[in-house]
Amino acid sequence: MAVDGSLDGAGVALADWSTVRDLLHARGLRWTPQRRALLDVLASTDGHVTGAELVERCRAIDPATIPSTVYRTLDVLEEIGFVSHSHAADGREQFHVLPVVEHGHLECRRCHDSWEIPVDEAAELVTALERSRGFTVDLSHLSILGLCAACRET
Amino acid sequence: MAVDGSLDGAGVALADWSTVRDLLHARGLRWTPQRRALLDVLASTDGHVTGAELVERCRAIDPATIPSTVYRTLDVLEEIGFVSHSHAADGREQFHVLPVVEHGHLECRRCHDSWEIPVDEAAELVTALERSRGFTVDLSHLSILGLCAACRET
DNA sequence: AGTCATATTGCAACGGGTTGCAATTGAACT
DNA sequence: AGTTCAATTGCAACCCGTTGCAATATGACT
Repeated sequence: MAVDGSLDGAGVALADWSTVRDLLHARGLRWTPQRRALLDVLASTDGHVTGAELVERCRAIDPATIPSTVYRTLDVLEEIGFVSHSHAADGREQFHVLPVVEHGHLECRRCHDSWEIPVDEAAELVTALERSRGFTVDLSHLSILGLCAACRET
Repeated sequence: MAVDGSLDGAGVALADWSTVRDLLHARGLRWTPQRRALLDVLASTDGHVTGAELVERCRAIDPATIPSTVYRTLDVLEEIGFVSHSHAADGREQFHVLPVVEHGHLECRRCHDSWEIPVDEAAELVTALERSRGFTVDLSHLSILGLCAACRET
């Protein structure tokens, strides 16, 4: 659900932002220098980034970067399926770039380390909620807090 | 008020805040008017409340209420197990009063309605993560975003 | 009742993120 | 190349929550 057909093979697409540009145009949205800066930053990102980090990295490209512009662009990019976000245990936003294998997040309350939950590991929960309630889980937004094995032992 | 009549399960301990007071004292912590005000508010709360709502309700009792005091008290109450918190889809904190049956949360991305996930419905996921990674899930902090049956149809 | 250590409060500044609105600008059309 | 209109930006104010620190007040002990 996160990644629709038009984004197939998008490892390429991301590096080459003209794909994003076309997607935006197709929706009557615009291609601006600010958006390009953010996409450059995203293209050189892997794993998870907080919103604040993205703002800072954009500022490295253009010191005049305005936070609200970055966050609004992130919203747009999420709508067209280019990034997804979840919330870390402290409530801060975490973004990451698609396409990537869809996954949820696991975070330790004590050591703050985090891990990814692959689709198959969450499958039971997802299908159970689907079946019992007709609820479709957004796995990439899922963030589970708890205690990791290492911290539990100490 | 905090201490009136009908005590059913969850009500008992909370309605009588002397229990909380004792728990605090047992840890060398103190009983203050500000904490009492918050406990009065919590005692008359059921279901979920945001931090901001709690601040506002405390202000109704004492207009001089300071947000940081409320949030710090909430931290303490969470440590002693009297409240738990999770994050709504927008990242805002949601508190709720214990004891209550432990549960996770389900929230619809579209209509923002939300539901509780009882322990047994999450059991498979919890035990799977426990077994495969030794990770202990904090169910009450869990908040799952997705699309509810009603919204999916439209 | 008075003393004292320290938990707690008030305050002010900050951090992350959002919103409303006027000014700017992308891009479609001519 | 110029016109036009809506999408986007910049800005400033705001919201929720956190943090550091000096001042205050709890409650244990005398």
